[in-house]
Amino acid sequence: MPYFATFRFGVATISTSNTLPSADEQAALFSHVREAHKYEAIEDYVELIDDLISATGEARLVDIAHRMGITQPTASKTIARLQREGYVTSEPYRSIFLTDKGKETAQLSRQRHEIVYQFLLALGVDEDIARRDSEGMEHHVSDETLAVFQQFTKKS
Amino acid sequence: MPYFATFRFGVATISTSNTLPSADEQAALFSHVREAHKYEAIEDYVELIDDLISATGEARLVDIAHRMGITQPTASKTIARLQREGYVTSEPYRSIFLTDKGKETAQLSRQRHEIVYQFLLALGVDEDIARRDSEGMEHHVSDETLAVFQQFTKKS
DNA sequence: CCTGAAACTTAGCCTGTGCTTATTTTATAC
DNA sequence: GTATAAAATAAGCACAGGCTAAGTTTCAGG
Repeated sequence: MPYFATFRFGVATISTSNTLPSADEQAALFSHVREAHKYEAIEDYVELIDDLISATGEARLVDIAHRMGITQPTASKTIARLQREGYVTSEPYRSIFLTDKGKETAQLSRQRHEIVYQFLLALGVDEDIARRDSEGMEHHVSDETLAVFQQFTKKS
Repeated sequence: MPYFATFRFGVATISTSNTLPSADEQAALFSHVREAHKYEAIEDYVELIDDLISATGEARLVDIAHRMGITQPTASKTIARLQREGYVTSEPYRSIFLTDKGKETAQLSRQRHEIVYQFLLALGVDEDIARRDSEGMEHHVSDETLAVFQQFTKKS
């Protein structure tokens, strides 16, 4: 994003670096994105589990795996982590349930997702594209930007 | 995102699931996001390396690590991968250079980044927030949506 | 009610990306 | 020109999240 140029005249170096953020600021940016990454899987899983329970009455591993496009063992491992971290409960060989924490996360996540999706539609993006982009974007939109999105959607 | 309700009347199950995507469609969505994830690190690194070379004349590991907010060994490992995959070159204990492929990726990445950032500003998002959100969002905005963003920015 | 298929788990592998600690190389300052 | 500081590398650990192959449990149909 930054634009600048550097010229060397003998010993002197004159730099027109106008927008290069300070190292610490930039580091904070990247750290923030990495932090957000940690919650992506959690949010995607609980949102899906919530949908499955609403739609079919239960969240089975086989359906989670299929809808996530991964194998059952992989899904199983992540579900185990979600359980460790208090988002879901499940007995061996039984289907999966959301804890209160899980339900809350699912609801917040769905709201964000929906706001981003509706915003893209309001902007004029195709349904299919909006569905795809919102899936990736939702995790990186701050509350502030989300509010702006919502405002825009309402006005259009 | 989907909203629906399920009612059971004796044997029959009547579902109002109106927006639950098919399992395969949904799997494709998630696979797509996972695919995008693979390139995030690459894009962030080459964009940063390009900036550092422009700003300071060279891209040193210590500066990359510092600006990414990670330790040198971690940066070193990722740089090794970028080298393996043909984005950068470097001799042991020397600074890092972009290959043509790396330069191209950096340029495209910077363009996307800039478009998303300017779009958020045009929408009325604060500079700081726009800087933060665009860092995470840029990797998940399709070309189609990017075009819509650009159009919007131009018109405002 | 029992057998075969479906669902789930376990074990073990790989890669990416983070860390610390220790070593080696390069650069700098005197 | 050499000692010391800075930079880079190496080795080793952890965890997330992908996979396959193999074993166990549950479920459903005849």
